[in-house]
Amino acid sequence: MAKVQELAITAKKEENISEWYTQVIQKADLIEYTDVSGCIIFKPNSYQVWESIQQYFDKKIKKSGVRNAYFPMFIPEKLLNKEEDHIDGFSAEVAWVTHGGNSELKERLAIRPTSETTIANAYSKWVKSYKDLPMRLNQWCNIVRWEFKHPTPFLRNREFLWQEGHTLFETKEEAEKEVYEILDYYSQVGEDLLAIPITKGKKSVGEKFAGADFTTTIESFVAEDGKSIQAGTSHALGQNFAKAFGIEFLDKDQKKQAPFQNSWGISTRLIGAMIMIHSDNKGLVLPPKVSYNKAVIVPLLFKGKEGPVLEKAKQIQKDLEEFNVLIDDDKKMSPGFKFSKWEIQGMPIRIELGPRDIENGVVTVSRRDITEKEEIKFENLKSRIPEILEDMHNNLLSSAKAKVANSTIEVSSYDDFKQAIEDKKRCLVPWAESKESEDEIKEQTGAKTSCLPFEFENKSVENVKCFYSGEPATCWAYFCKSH
RNA sequence: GUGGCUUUGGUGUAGCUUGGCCUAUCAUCGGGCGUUUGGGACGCCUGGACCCAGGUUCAAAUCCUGGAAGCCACGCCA
Repeated sequence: MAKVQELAITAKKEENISEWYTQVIQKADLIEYTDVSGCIIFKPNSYQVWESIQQYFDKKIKKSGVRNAYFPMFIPEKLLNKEEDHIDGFSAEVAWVTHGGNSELKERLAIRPTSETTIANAYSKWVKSYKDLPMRLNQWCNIVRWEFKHPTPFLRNREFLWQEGHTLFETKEEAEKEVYEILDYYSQVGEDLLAIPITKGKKSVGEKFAGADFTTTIESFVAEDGKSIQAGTSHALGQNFAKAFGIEFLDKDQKKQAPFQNSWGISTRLIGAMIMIHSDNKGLVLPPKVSYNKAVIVPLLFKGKEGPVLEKAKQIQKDLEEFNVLIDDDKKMSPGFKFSKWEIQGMPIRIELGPRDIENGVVTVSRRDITEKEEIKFENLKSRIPEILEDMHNNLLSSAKAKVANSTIEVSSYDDFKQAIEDKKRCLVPWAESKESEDEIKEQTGAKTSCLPFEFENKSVENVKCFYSGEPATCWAYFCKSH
């Protein structure tokens, strides 16, 4: 019994989600803590998820015309200081390199907290004419932000991995079109790849990226703790940065103009959202599309009957080659142990194969998202596996959506609102948008806007009063706590 | 950055209040041998730890000071 306690997830998601999360990421072998706070080792089990996200998103943006490049991770101090709002926003969390070997550097170098400055500096040299536009580059890289004291793996790292797209357009319309195009891709990464429900919307005035005209966001809500995760943002920067960095082009009428700029990013935080949303008290649940190995075969090796079972297992592995099936034929562990081990690690499908199955010409298949086992004839396995994977994806997404829907309520009074936030709900409210009221609400309840959802952009606010101030509402907003 | 709690083999822990009997408990884990195997098997052999730096003391895992890291509540962000 003691053994069960130590290997299994002992915390309950619905009782102590932080402790549960800590156990899942360690027992599913996703990360290793290191000697540097906030910097984790992304072990293969979690890095494979990032690779899936990269492959999926990279294909989308390349098809759209974006190209990848790589810019240095060091930013000279004077370059970082060039845009005032920008340095104000990031100075508290920049890590600095001050020495090369034993000698002090004349100008210290920032380790990029984001690359707007480096890339805008390059763009100012590269863009001369309208013919150079649009300019659309992306980079996959690491980022360092040293501000916070209490990191949470994936959700709040000091060093994390992301992609940052930085683009320039001739006109405001073209630029804004791209903002929404990228946001759609982000939403697809969430729902089509990771099976997590995404709410698309605009950030409130108080929450938008400093220096941006507006910020769009994908938000994923964790029903168990009532907190929203900002999973990716796509910013319309307007001409603000271009002007600060002297990016200019000559238009068709021989006039000098500043281009319209966007920036957009998703990060390894998505992995944290995926874990929070799908995993359960047995451990990790990997959405099938981000699991490199779709299935594991656990052969039941009874003494004297190992040969035919192992042989059949290998044959099945070969037949199902495209699913990168593993065989767990470790003789030192009992089958029950292996079942639990693969459940903790989130393996989508487990195929049990023993002498009895071979006699019957079947395998016993379990999927990670439901408890029922299914017997499948050998000859049907190859066609059945993709159906199960697809069904699993759909089931994960729809049950997560149901949880979000159950946790979302519309309220119109501040009293109801306070109660709902206490009950870990996400509140749809009519709101008279202002930074001041949002700050006050945050102060009093701990909740702030997740976003102004696009879904309710056209919902009428005529004759509707703000839930907080009682003034005429200007928009519909989601308020909740956030990660 | 603020407040609270915590840190002992790879992992989970006992010991700490009342310093000595701790070259540190139990389990798991790694290596070996054997017997097992349809939901966390078992026997024997073997390997492995007191977060770091100072201090108090005849004597420190244990007491004191500082630091680091982890967890929780808040703040900021992808």
